[in-house]
Amino acid sequence: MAAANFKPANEQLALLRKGAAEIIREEELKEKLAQSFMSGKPLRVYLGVDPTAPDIHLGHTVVLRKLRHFQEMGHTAVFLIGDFSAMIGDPTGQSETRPPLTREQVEKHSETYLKQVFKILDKKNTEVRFNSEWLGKMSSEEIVRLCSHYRLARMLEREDFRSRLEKNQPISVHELLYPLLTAYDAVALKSDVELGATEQKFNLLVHREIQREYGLPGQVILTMPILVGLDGTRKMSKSLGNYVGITDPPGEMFGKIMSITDELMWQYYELLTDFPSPVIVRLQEEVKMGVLHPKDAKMQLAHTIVASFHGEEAAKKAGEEFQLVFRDRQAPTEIPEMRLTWGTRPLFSLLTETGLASSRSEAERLIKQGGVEVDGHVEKDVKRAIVLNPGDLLPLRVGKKKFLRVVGV
RNA sequence: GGACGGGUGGGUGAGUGGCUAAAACCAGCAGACUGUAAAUCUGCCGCUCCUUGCGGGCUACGGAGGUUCGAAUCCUCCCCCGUCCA
Repeated sequence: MAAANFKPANEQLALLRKGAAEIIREEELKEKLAQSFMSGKPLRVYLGVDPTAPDIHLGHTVVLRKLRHFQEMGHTAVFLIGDFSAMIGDPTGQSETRPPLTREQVEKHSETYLKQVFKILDKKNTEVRFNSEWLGKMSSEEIVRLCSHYRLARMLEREDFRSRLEKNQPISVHELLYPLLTAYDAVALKSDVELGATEQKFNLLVHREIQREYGLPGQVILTMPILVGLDGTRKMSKSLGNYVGITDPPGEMFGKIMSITDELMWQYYELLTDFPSPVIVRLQEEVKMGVLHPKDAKMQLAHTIVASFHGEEAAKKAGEEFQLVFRDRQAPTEIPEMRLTWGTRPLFSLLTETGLASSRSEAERLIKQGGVEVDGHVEKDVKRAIVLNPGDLLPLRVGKKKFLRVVGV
């Protein structure tokens, strides 16, 4: 169980506030912290996640890290997997109805989620729950009663519903149920605090209200900003391909972080590292004054993040490797290898066979545009015959970052 | 149940019989410049075949049929979405 040696409420609050977008309401949180400090009873803090995607990326970790902060202070972290609600689909931020997930998908995703969240949370002190535990057992009668606690007009206030209505896009009735059912989670868990991304604000507020309807003290809501993805504009998400997966290998993770814009780097510092805010501000000023090169600041960021998932050693190696490949324009020390039957083939089919190009047309395009290097030399002849003898090692490079060594067998 | 509007490439969205593999924009990819940053510039951006050419073939505009020398564009039926009325 959690340690009883809490820090004073004010100190806790200051740490918790870092990076937070909004706390509703801050006085209530302070009050709850103070009470728990007096009684030695930890707060129940929960984060509900729908296992809609098979992997966790940095975007998810923003809120997870906040949950860990609570955990580090001795509070009870509840990680709730929305295995039931995922099958309804959260309408938040959706411009159309989501295709519902199947039971199998949900179970598979839940499994990988659990494997991955403990890279951030402390497993021993985390209470893992599934909302099918109570939602799956609700009778129609209970559902009707739950629904009677909320008004349609209030439901339609939310931005995603309103804009869909305006644009004449469909809204299915079951989508209205989402915030209500997940509100029941908060009731079942008797939570003191719920965490979520800012886009979850509406849902979280419904949860708080419903808790009160069920005679519980309303939970405090702490929202975290949404992490902008690698493209610098849209939120980080797997489907947009602008994400850094937390299981990405160190080198890839490092490279992806280095590719973000300079402005975005400060947000990443704030939301993805434990650097205290004043330190981040100082770094920012140093860059502005020209004392610190933005690239070095970014290298440090990349290092810190990679180290938190893969360890100091791996992060250091990833950094060196990065310098080698992109500053010194050398081939990386470790190139993936692929075995290929020996023989003579035109260059374009070498690219499609190895998967470096997805189609012949693409292969031709890449070659003609000078994006293909064979054995260190740019090759622009599409049909250049490539001879591969058994035992040959042939280094290939496509674009700036794809390397492959073909081995003749 | 009725009346009306709509369904186009990864996205937005033009196109109402041939000049349309389908405008434009976004996203994406390659190259130049760099700090694999941003911005900018250049080119590409369905698949495939070869003699790599402003070349040939195939597939594509919700689905299935049809009219036509020729259809994303016209007709019929069906499916899906929305609006209004009940």
